[in-house]
Amino acid sequence: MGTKKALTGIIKDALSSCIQKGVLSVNEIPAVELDTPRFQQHGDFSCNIAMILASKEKKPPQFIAKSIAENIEDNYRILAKVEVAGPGFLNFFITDDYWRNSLKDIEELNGSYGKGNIGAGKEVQVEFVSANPTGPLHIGHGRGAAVGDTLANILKAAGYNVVKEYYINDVGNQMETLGRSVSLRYIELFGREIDFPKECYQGEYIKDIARDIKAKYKDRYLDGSDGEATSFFSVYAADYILEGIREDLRDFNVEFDEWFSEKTLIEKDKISEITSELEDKGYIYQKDGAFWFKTTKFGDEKDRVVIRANGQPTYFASDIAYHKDKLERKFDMIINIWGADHHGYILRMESVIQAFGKKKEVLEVLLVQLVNLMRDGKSIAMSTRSGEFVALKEVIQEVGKDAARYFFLMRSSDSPLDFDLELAKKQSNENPVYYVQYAHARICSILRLAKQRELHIPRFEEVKIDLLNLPEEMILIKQLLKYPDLIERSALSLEPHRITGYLNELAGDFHSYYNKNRVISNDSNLTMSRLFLVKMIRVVLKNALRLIGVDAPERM
RNA sequence: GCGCCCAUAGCUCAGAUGGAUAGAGCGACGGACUACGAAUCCGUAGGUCGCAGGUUCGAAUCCUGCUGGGCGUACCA
Repeated sequence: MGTKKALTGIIKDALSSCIQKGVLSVNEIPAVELDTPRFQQHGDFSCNIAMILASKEKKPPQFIAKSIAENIEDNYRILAKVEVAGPGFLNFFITDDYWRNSLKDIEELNGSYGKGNIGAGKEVQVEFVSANPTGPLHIGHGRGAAVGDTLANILKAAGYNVVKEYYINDVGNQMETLGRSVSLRYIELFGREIDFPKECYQGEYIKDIARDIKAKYKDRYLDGSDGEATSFFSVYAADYILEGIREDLRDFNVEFDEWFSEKTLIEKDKISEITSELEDKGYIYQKDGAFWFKTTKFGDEKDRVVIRANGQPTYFASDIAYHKDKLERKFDMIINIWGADHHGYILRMESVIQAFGKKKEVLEVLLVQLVNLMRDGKSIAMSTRSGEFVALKEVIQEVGKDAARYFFLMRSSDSPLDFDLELAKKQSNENPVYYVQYAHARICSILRLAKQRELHIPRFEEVKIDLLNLPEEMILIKQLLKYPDLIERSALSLEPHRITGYLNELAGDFHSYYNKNRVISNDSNLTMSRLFLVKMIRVVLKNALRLIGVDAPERM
């Protein structure tokens, strides 16, 4: 059992005895929240329950805190002392023995240390990246990929069943534009003059695709009828680009469980099925020759078009069908990770969810603010069409997969991110990811040396654990034991960036310890204890790094 | 105009659902390798948490207004 959980139970019991004895008069025990204080002198955990009860009880908080403290029964012997402090905090000090003995849990669980069950097997879908197959992934997609993939990993570790999904927009105007772009470049390859319109995709990759087609099919598509050719070109190009996207994602350590094609929705005629269903329910009506969805019913400022007057469905129509499909797959929670420029669609999608009779809370949209890509301090506009973008692939090659992933996860996703390529390249040796990886490599190095000297790497039972009694060692041990709680909190708040913050702290605690103390010394008992501690640090570093998809190298 | 997000050290950002004395990294300055990896460590300097009110035992955190920035506000995708 976790320390926090055990302590919460103890406090609840104390509250009940207070109520029984008539010291407190509330009939219900309020939720007990435990905080980790910033300062050591405030103990390992602090509880503000007395101050919350004070107004209800009309008694001074210090009095209530004192009463609770007096009624505490420490059956598990985990408490060194309890103090009433400040305006009425209850400060709890856990015994060093209890902390040290908890290291055994880390050893036993090893690779699965940190996993919890707060998710209770709930089905969750995380949809992310979902870039249109009209061009390679750029750096902005990279941020979404890192955030989505890590969030999925965290949710899995917290006991959810997670499906990672990529939605492919493989129909619509942009597909035609793509086909036309490639077809023009193809024609150009045969030496003919072309007029390449502005709205076509300008990137170099379009020419690559055209060359690929020429190599394979020679001039077969040179003089076909326009419609036929365009359709061939767009399908070919989309497949080609999508294959590249899959590769880039694999290189970025991101694997999807499902690739969901918009085209399949069209082929199964899902859109007319869904619109007529919603029309029956009264959420869709006809006006000016178009079909409108009554999003105003859910707080939108105006209704939105689903089917245009020309009979063409809008992008919104596909999204309705897609989300209906998600609902039919019975997920308890649907998480969409979107670029912040899509925030206007949140309300719209929530309307859809509610129109299908579900609570809007089923859908969670996590907005990832845009990446402001810079080169030498100057912003680079990111548009697939202008062709002036930096591919994710290029970034991975320049700064490495690990640095890129870590960088994207270092700050909360709701603040915009400046990513200066020159800076990232220049500072790659000072990148924070190396700080963490170095801690791991250092531990591996210590363990290698120990083996070289034919020292036994001990198990918990073989160690005199109370030799770990330095303040730095206690800090490290407590930090390690916080890890499961961290995963739980990151999962509940959908905040993957907390993992990098934790890793940085843990690595810092270790580096500091390392510089001050020797692990391998002449004192063989002490050496054993410290080797064990260091091995446990490695377990946690490795687990947390795996969570964010960054390698834990044994040498650097 | 309306909506969403943001404003914390010179720069880039944390800040655990309202807690006690504000935290890192980079940059600046000064130190530490005859012992496990110096990609490290130790120390110093740096703050009216955008401004003004409000809520309460207690606010960087919640509410209102203002200022300044990003994004959105299509029968585009």
